[in-house]
Formats: sequence, structure tokens, C-alpha cells
Amino acid sequence: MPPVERYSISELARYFDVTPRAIRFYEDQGLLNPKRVKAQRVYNEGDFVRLKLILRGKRIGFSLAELKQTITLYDTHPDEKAQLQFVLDTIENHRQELIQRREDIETTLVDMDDVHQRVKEQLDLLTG
Amino acid sequence: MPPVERYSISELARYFDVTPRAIRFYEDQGLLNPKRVKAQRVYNEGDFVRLKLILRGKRIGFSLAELKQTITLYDTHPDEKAQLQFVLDTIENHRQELIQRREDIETTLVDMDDVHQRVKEQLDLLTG
DNA sequence: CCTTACGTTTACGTAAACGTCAACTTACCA
DNA sequence: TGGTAAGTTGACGTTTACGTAAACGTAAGG
Repeated sequence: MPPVERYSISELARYFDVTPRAIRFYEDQGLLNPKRVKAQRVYNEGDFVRLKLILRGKRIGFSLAELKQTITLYDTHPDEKAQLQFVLDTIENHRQELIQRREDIETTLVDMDDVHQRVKEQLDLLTG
Repeated sequence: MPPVERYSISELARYFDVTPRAIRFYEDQGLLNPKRVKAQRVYNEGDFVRLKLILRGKRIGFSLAELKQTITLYDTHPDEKAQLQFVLDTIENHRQELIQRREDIETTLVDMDDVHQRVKEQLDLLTG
């Protein structure tokens, strides 16, 4: 049997370093849908992974609306040919976006190395 | 002599595919400071580069406030030892953040390849 | 039984990053 | 001289992603 861990909202909040309010908000926006035990939210391993994906997506720069699209898209398993092709096309678009952002980061890192070196030379001049 | 190109706000807007309103907003926030010719903004090569940096930073996920800090920090040339060291430390922090985001992107790209492959197998099954 | 901790919903507040008028100059062109 | 195009400064509106109470329920501990 796989480990069917269960988490409270505050446990998740502590683990991922977000507020319970934020987690509830993601649910409002349709990105999470945890079980309930007497009105109280109970999260399982799947919810855990979903939240991790959400937060990673946010760090990359995607909006919650985009993440909802993406996550539910990748989650569902369509059977029709056109649907499957649509998923493939969507993935390809996302790939291109990500690659663009990665390039932006690479370029910025190079720029920073440049500045770093010049500043260090200045500092070495003063420090001896 | 270097090419001292001059741009109107709408030329910049067209080139970078943003609205004039956005460019004026960046100026309001202290990220740009173009010359004026009778109330009309005139941008030179430096302004051009600055705007490019701003937009790249935004794509990476930085706020305008962070970008203002960063750009003006990298622009100024302090002479005091403590100041120089502070710049180096700041650069190092930014480096770590960027590397983290790059890792997020790498991970997501791997995840996407995974989904892509599974969906493609499904599609091949239907297509023959 | 009272407190404390943790949870819930509802609802208004807020910061960031512009969008969208309105009202007005300035320059150019027929 | 009368548009038309492009620019300007307010100023209010909008979306996103929560923050921040208020008012209440529930379970455990002393």
C-alpha cells in the first residue's frame, strides 16, 4: 500500500511556507479540491503534489489561471484524437515559453557575472 | 562616434511591444528618466537598453521595485569599500534566486516531456 | 466549565501594474 | 485654416493574489 498521508491546512502551510489563506484561495480558484471531514479540509498525497506544482509554477511566473489550465489539462486523460493533439500542441507552446524564460535567465546571469567582475576588481584595488 | 539614436515613446512601444502607458509608468516608478524636448519624451540608446533590461527582468519574474533597486545598484559606481562589498553580496543573492528559478524551469521541462511522451503514445495508439 | 488551539466562512482592504478615458498641446499636411 | 496624428498630464477603473479582521464551530487539556 502506498503511503496515504494526510495533512491539515496548517501543516501544508508550514511545509511550503505559505499561509493557510493562500491555500484556501487556490481552492477558491479551482486549483485544489481536498476532502472534507466535518467542514475541515484534509489533504492527501495528490493534493500535496498539486500544491507543489502550483508553487513551482508561480515561482516560474505563471498566473493561477494559467496554472489551473495547465494542471487540469495534464491531469485529464482524453480519449479523442483531436483532444490528444490539442494537449500536445499546448505542451509545445508551454515548452517554448519556458525555454524563452530560461534564456532570459542565462543572459541575466552572464550580465551579472560581468558586473560582479568589474566590482570585484574595484574592490581588490582598494583592498590590495 | 557611437550611434546616438533617439526614439519617441511610440517607437519604443512598438519595438518592445508594450504600450506607451506602460513606459510612462516605468518612469513614474523611477526606472526611466528620458530627456525632454518641450514636454515630449526623447529616449536615447541608454534608455533603450534600460527598457530592455526592465522587460527582461519582468519576464523572469522580478517586480518593478526590485528592478529599480537592481538596475540603479549596478549602474552606480560606489568608491567606498563597504559599498562595493554590499554590491557583491547583493549580486550573489540575485544569482542564487536566478539559479533557483532556472532549476524550477528545468524540472518543469522534464515533467512536460514526461506528459508529452505519454500523450503521444496514446495518440499513436489511435492513429496507428 | 473555561481556555486555548485550530479550523471555518464572509467580506472588505490592499499592493502592483497597468488600462482607459478626458481634456489639452503641438506639429504637420492639404 | 482646418483636420489628423502623436504627444502630454491627471484621475479613476481593473485584475491578480492574497492580507486582515469578524464571528463562529469543534476538540483537547486542566
